[in-house]
Amino acid sequence: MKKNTATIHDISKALGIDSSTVSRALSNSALVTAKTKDKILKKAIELGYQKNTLASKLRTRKTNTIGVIVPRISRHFFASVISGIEDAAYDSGYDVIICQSLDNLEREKQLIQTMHSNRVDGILVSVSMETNTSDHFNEYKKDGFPIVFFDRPFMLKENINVIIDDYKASFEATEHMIEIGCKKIVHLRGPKTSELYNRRELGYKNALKNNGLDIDDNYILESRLMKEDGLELANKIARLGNIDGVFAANDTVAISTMQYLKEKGCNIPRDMAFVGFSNEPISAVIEPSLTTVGQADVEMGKVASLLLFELIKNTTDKINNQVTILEPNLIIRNSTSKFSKK
Amino acid sequence: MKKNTATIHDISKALGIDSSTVSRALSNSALVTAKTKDKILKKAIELGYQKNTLASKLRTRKTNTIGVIVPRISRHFFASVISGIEDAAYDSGYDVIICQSLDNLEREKQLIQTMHSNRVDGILVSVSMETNTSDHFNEYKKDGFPIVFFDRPFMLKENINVIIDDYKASFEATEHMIEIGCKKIVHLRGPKTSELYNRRELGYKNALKNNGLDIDDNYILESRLMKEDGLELANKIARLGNIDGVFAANDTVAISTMQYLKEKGCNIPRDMAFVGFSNEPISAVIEPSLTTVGQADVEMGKVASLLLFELIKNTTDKINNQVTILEPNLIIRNSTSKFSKK
DNA sequence: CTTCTAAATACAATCGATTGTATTTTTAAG
DNA sequence: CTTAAAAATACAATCGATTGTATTTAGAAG
Repeated sequence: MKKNTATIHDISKALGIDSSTVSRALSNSALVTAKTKDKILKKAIELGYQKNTLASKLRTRKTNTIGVIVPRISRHFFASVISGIEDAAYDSGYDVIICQSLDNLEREKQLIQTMHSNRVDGILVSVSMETNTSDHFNEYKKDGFPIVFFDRPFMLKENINVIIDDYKASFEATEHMIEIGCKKIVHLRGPKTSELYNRRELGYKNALKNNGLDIDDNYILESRLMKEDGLELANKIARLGNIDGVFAANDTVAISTMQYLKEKGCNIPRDMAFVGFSNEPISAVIEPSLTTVGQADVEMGKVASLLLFELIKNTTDKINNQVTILEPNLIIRNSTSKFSKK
Repeated sequence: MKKNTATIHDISKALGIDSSTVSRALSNSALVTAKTKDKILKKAIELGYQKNTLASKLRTRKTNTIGVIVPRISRHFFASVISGIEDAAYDSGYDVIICQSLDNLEREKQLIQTMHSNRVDGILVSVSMETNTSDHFNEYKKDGFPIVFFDRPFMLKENINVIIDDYKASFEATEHMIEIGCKKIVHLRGPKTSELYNRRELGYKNALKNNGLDIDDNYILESRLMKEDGLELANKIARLGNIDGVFAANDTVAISTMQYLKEKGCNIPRDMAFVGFSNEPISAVIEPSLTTVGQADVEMGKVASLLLFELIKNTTDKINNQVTILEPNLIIRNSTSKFSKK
């Protein structure tokens, strides 16, 4: 049933005009008379001609397409970054291919290989949580394949990164909790393999130190920051006793943990203040609404894209090893309204 | 800086073996000796060979890629459908290209054209809210380009659709509200251009009729079902007076409207019961948690994919005009716990 | 050591668009 | 009306992999 779409050769034959002229006419080249252009365009429409982009890409060695790999497209932060990327790409005439690694290293490898094999002009990556080596990227990078990393800082010394200032964000979030009167603040961090969470922890620790509070490693709880981790974390927090604040490295685990603590009879924010990270939409709607860190998402997508486009255009790699740091902003909501209501 | 990736011809030259043999060796054809295969494979690795998929696709006229167009990838329902699609595609050896129309018709047109131009083997579409004509699909369908529609019923008589039983879902949701004692139920519906919302409205109306309640067209409020519509809808509902139940055609607007009504001092569910549609994750977490309709999301992705694969394999269009209807399930939460708590 | 068959490899065309160069046509100048 | 220059079009190679067919090589049989 599938008919073959018309090609420039069909138009060429139908009109007795060489296919090279047809090609030039369709790309509106100045080398073709307006009159012949007209004939060709009419026939193209008549035959339902649709350019075979594959052939074009093969010949020109340019796909005008960039690839994006994120852990999960459904996460609001990534969806927003993607909006920023799509906007920038649209303005520059690039197509965008979106894929999710589901935080799985094997899948990430597979995706890069597929994208490279499809000869995208470059890729934007927020690495998976399991990614702790850059071998699978270097393989392509050494041939000059343009890659820009965003969100999750990755091998800062060797790559181009666009990130937010996680340290500063954590510092300010923690300091905010201290200001409203928290004395014993637990930090829920992510896997040690991720530099990101190391930075967030450092911000937390330094804020404590700067404000004369003790750092207790028992107050730092590690998990994969998934919804499912909430119960265990809530139990651990309850067992610690006297905790009056929780600073989580993402909203998902903050909300989940908060729910379980509420079920245990803990009143938030009166007994315990809560701060998350990422500004998931759900954070604004839950009870109490969650104080969290906004991550300049759309902007991050735009900035990362522009860097990638530069990299694609450039034949040298002079813009390598560049880290662009965007400003986070603390969004204060009811989960830290503890004393301000007094 | 960008080096060209090695091709089969580079391997061919390096070994003095014809490129056709190299090609066959790399695809592990039985026509090549194990010994030569070995030499070729070694050299391929040495040169960092990566198949140029574009060339392969062009030659074979097969891309092993399907396209997916959804309104928004960040919507939980679509993200789940996509999971189902990716699983099915992985099992069948297809790659998946995901795009979002942002509920914009022009963008939708653009995306189909780009995908077709890239010669994907077929596409899965949940049409945008603005889409009320099928012209831009028919253009491709008449050439036998495989398209399967899902989620939003679209020209059922002419196309292949995978949908849930919206009528039944609405009917059951409304009946559930009547059972718990609601007498004056408002329905928040989406644009008239979408058949989907017509069906949901019909389910609502018939449930009222079947239970001896009056149908009042003033109780049916139309909007784009966005978060931003919540305020106006809440005002309208307040003005109507005596409303004791709201059945919304999606969760987003249900939640937003509910928030505004709460701010006006309305106690939910005591004064007014609420039911949404789609089972967005946020619905489980808000206060009160929202009763809603689960839409067999992952399953829908799988079923739609399998149909598309069939369509791609088939040379006839005997499976055309087929509607697959999946079962919805009502998820009862606190927003309708009105009288059950008595 | 031939001769025939089967297995392995080489040749060459192809997918559809692009582009440098050659050829033809048009236009303008003499 | 001729001729040179400029403009328009045609020719042909190319991008990289695939595949039908032709050719060569190897192995077996006589």
